[in-house]
Formats: sequence, C-alpha cells, structure tokens
Amino acid sequence: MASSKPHLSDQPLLRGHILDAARAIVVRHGFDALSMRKLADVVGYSPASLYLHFPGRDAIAHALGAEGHGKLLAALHSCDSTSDTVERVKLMARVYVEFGKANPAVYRLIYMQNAAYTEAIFNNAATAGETAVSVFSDALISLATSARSTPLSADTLWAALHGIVSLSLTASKYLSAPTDDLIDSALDLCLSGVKKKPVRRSFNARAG
Amino acid sequence: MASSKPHLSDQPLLRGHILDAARAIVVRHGFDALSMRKLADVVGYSPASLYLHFPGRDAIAHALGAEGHGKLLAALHSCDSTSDTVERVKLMARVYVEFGKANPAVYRLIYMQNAAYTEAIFNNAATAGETAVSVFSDALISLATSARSTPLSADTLWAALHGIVSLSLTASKYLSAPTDDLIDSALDLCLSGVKKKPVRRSFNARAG
DNA sequence: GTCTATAGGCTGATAGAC
DNA sequence: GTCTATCAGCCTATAGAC
Repeated sequence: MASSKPHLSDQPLLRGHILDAARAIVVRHGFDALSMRKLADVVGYSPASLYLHFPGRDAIAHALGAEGHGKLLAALHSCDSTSDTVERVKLMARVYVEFGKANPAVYRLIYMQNAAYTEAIFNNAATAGETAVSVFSDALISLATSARSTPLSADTLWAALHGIVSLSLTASKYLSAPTDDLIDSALDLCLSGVKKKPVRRSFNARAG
Repeated sequence: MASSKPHLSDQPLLRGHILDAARAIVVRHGFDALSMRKLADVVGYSPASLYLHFPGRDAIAHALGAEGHGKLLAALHSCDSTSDTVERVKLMARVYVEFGKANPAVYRLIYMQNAAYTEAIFNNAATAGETAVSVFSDALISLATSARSTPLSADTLWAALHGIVSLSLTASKYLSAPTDDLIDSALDLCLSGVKKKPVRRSFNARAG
C-alpha cells in the first residue's frame, strides 16, 4: 500500500487547511451546512480536489470531530496537575462543561449528531481509546483511593455533565439556573458521600 | 382570517394521516429522511397536496414534536396519582427516561435537533407552556412541602435525566452502567438531602 | 494535483389544469 | 382538493483534460 491510496497522509498542510475551513463552516452555519461545494469555495479549491485529500464528506466530519475530541481530552488532562483529588474532579467537571459551551458545534458533532459519528470519532487512533468518561473514571478512582472510599460512578458524573451541556445548547431558554450552579449542584450531590460537609443547595426550584 | 389560510384546521383527519406517515418515516429512517416527496409517497398523495394541509416541512416537524411532547407530559402526569411524594418523583424520573428510550426519534426531535424546533414545540398551544421541567418542579415542590424542606432544583434533576437519555441514544456503547442504575444513582443523589437513608452506590466506576 | 464538466441524484415549493 | 409538471436550486462523487 505505497501509492494506491493517495489521500491518507501525503500533504498534511493541505489537510490542515481543509479542516480549518470545515471547522469555520460548521462553527458558523452548523453541521448540516458542511458540503463539499461550500467547503471547496472557502478553501479555494474545486470540489473535486477535496477528494484527493479526503475520501469523502464523512471522513472530513470524522477528522473534525476527532480533532475536537483530542482537544477536549487535552483540556481534561490539564487538570491532572491539581493534586487535591476532590478539587481535581471539580475542576475537570467545570472544564468539561466549559469546553462544550465554548465549542458547541464540535460538542454536537462528538456527542449529539449520531451514534455512527460518535463511534468513529472515539475510535480515532490518536486518542487510543481514551474518552472523557475514562478520564473521569481515572480521576474518581484517584479520589476514592485518597479518601479510602468506594469509587463513584463515572457514568453518573458524565451523564450529569452531558445533560448540563446539551440542555444549555438546545434548551437554554428553559433552564432557569445558570450552568455554573448546575455544575456545583451536580458535584455537591456526586461528592456528598466523600466530603464531610453537608449538601449545599444554592438555588431553588423554579416557581411552578 | 376566515378562509385566506386553508391549512390550519380544515381536515383534521387528513392531517392525522399525514402525521402518522411522517412519524413512521422519522421513527424508521431518522429525521433527516423526512422529505415532502417521501412523505407524499407514504401517505399516497402528491407532494403538492401536502401543502394544502401544512404550510411546509418545518410545520410538519413541529406538529410531530408537539404531539410527542404532549405524550411525554401525559406520561409524566400519569404519576400524579402516586400519593407518596418521594415515590412520585422517582416514578416520574423513570417514566421520563423510559419515554426517551422508547421514542428515540421523537425525543431527539423535541430536545436534540435544534433550538428553534425545541422552542416551537414548547410554544405549542395545546400544552400551554407546560414542560417536563415544570412538571418536575411541581413534583419537587410537593416533595419539599411534605418533607418540610427546601425544594430541590428541578433543573438539576432534568439535566441529570436528559444526560442519561441522550447518552443512551448516542453513546450507549460507552456507558458501562445500565440506565436503570444511572437513574437510581441520580435519584439517590438528588434525594439524599430528603431521605434519611444513606447514599447507595450500587455499582462501581469502570476500570480504567 | 488541480481543473472543468457532468452524471445522477436529491430537495422545498409553486403554477396552473382539472 | 388533488393532480402533473416544473422551477430553481442543492448534493456527493467521478471522468478525463492538463
């Protein structure tokens, strides 16, 4: 397989230009607006030329999502330097939600577009099977070890945070609490079994 | 405005047939597959005829979502007859998640497609401004009243449940815990300030 | 490697016959 | 009220010239 498939790694610079343009389109006009024609317009090539660098539209979407997923994991790993295991989990949660709110188009592509994309993005070689939930899991195991307690469910934390992000992307008008309060609430609840301090309720339910 | 707009309420029977066909398409092939041509094929009319009953494709999607939203609210209200306020909230949570898993296409249309659809569906006259979060809020206020405590945040509960549903729709491969366990976990956490019984952790974090 | 040209589809929506 | 025919676009992807 020396030269039969030209579009895998030949011109990483052009690949980068194409992905930059694709990201700009998706961020500005949404994923449905990402077409080979519009992408060719923005990048300054003809539509046919794009097929020399990517096998098709799905591959571009996958690459875009994988790139974003890598950035999300890097952002989560930036919390690794926080030595207090409780604070590390809290910081990670805030970083996760902040990433989703700051990159709504990419977050949607990774987690909300469709299951096939999600799977393709997660199977990207660069991230080697690592996912947000596996990073959360590691942090919660560290927390449990240092607190000499049973590890909390990473899935529960992930689902709570994903709910906060995705509702803030599609139904923010119907959330009366700011997302920071929702994060605090979810964290206080999740960590109430670890920290000795009583559960904090910083805001009320909305009036009926 | 007596006869200038013919397609609002003239033939509810045909409207129903069209919506039935639209629901079938969306359930079987996804929302993106809902086109006026395919819909006309299924319903047995020409594409042009559909415009006599609906102003366009978006209106059909809105009607479909509003219908589903009404069913979701009705399902949640079926819990009103549970007199124990704690059990009522727990049952509502399970009913919410069950609805989403049983009606993935409709759930996506209501909460995950785009913010404009969500808003249009919530503004439907038939539901008069009621939403899932407002029903949760009422249930949590009842709970707080009977337990003589501060009301819990309905937004927090909604976000946790929405996270469970939406991850089970797009990333179920990456959830190691069954959704029932996630619901129990979210409920135990949310209600830990109310019930005296200690927080239950029925499953472990996934192994790194 | 990049182009033009095009095949072979799809789409929402409308005009006008009946 | 329903039809046929059509407008005016959009799309992915490929063939073949250069």
